[in-house]
Amino acid sequence: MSAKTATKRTRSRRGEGDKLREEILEATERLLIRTGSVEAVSVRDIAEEVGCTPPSIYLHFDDKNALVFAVCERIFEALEAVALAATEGVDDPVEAVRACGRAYVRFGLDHPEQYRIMFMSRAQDSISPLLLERLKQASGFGLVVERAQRCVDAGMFPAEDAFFLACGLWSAVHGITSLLIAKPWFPWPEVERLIDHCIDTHVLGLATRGSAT
Amino acid sequence: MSAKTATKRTRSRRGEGDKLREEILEATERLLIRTGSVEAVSVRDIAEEVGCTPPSIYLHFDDKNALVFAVCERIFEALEAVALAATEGVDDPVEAVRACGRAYVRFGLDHPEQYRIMFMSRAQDSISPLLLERLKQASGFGLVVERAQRCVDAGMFPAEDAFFLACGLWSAVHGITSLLIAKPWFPWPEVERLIDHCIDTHVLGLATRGSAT
DNA sequence: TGTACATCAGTGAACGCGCGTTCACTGATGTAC
DNA sequence: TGTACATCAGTGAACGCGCGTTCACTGATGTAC
Repeated sequence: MSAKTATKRTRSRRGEGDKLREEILEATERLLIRTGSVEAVSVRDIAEEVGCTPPSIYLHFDDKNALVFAVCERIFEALEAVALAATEGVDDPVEAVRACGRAYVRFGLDHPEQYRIMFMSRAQDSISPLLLERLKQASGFGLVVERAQRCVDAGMFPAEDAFFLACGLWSAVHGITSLLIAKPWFPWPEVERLIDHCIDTHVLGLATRGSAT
Repeated sequence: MSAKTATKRTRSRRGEGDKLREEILEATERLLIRTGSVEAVSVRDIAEEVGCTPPSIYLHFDDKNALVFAVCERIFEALEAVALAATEGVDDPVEAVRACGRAYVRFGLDHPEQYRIMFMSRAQDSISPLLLERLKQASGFGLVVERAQRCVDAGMFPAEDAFFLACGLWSAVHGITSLLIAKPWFPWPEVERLIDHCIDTHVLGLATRGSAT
């Protein structure tokens, strides 16, 4: 990373010091998208993108790790919102699971570098241990468990533990998302069809073993 | 990376200069496993692990990228061998696909850091463009396509393009492999059962749409 | 209304460090005569 | 059988660079009197 943006920002008025914090977060997210890895984005790059100097960043964040963590928190919230919105108004529980899966893959492909940082990198290196806690609570994952439970209750999925089934669903959508992100040069067949195929095949495999069939 | 191995190796006899090349490859693979990322392994680390000096590495490899590429080539060959061995003597074509899938996941979990480098990192950064060519040819992937074709021919998978089906199968096994590698701290349910669940659910989804059913 | 001053929002220059890589070299060893 | 020498298999020291971070500072701005 190194570009000649070089536009100096004007200093915040007194009492508005948090403005810079927000600008740093936005700039960092932009650079993470542009480069695709935490290692490739330096504190100097971020400062240049914002239009301030490197030490200014330390006025708002303890260190680089804390900054990256803060950015990841926002991404996580965005994914949760998208997954929730996708199932809104979908009554059929199996259809809701499929819609949720498609929204997940779409989010990943729309934000490939955030997805990479969140789900494809070894978290203990790039993201602070706090994020591990955040993911363990897995409020977003809780949504998937709930949707799976509804299918089990309706007899449309096998009568297994909903958390177990949710892990399998996560694996299915993560598989295609991460492969498409990691290997964009691979001669993939038509991508939209492949995504649907992966989701539908897994869901069909579950539905075939549903207690009501 | 920095350890105190510090055992100096004895210089090769005349005409045996290639010995060091082999030792460098082995040491690099060991360090990649130990650290889990190309960035975390420096040329100095490799030299120390081997017991030689950094410049010696440049006698055998053009640069660090060429060295990492050479290591990856070996890993790729090992995976192909494992996948081939797993299906040996398995007559039922669907069973062969499942066995191949289990072998793939097992290989990934047994060699998590090689798997990460090969299938989870953005190849254009860490591995030379030559590897991209290697993967495009995808001699290992050809095996999967062939196995899928056999299932289609037997009417046990839907009558779709075998390459398309193979991509879906790859996605299914990659999903669970990469999640288990990237998120070891997640409260996974019993791992072996989950792996089988992911493979079996996808295969069942395909078999349900087989032309012979 | 005027001014001294504390505070806020930053800056400029430098720190030590590890990185990939290069360059001039050395010393053992096999070979030609 | 003895020795000069080319070659092979390396080494030691240094290069320039970018990194995260720190430290002493500055200058505008709101506030108290």
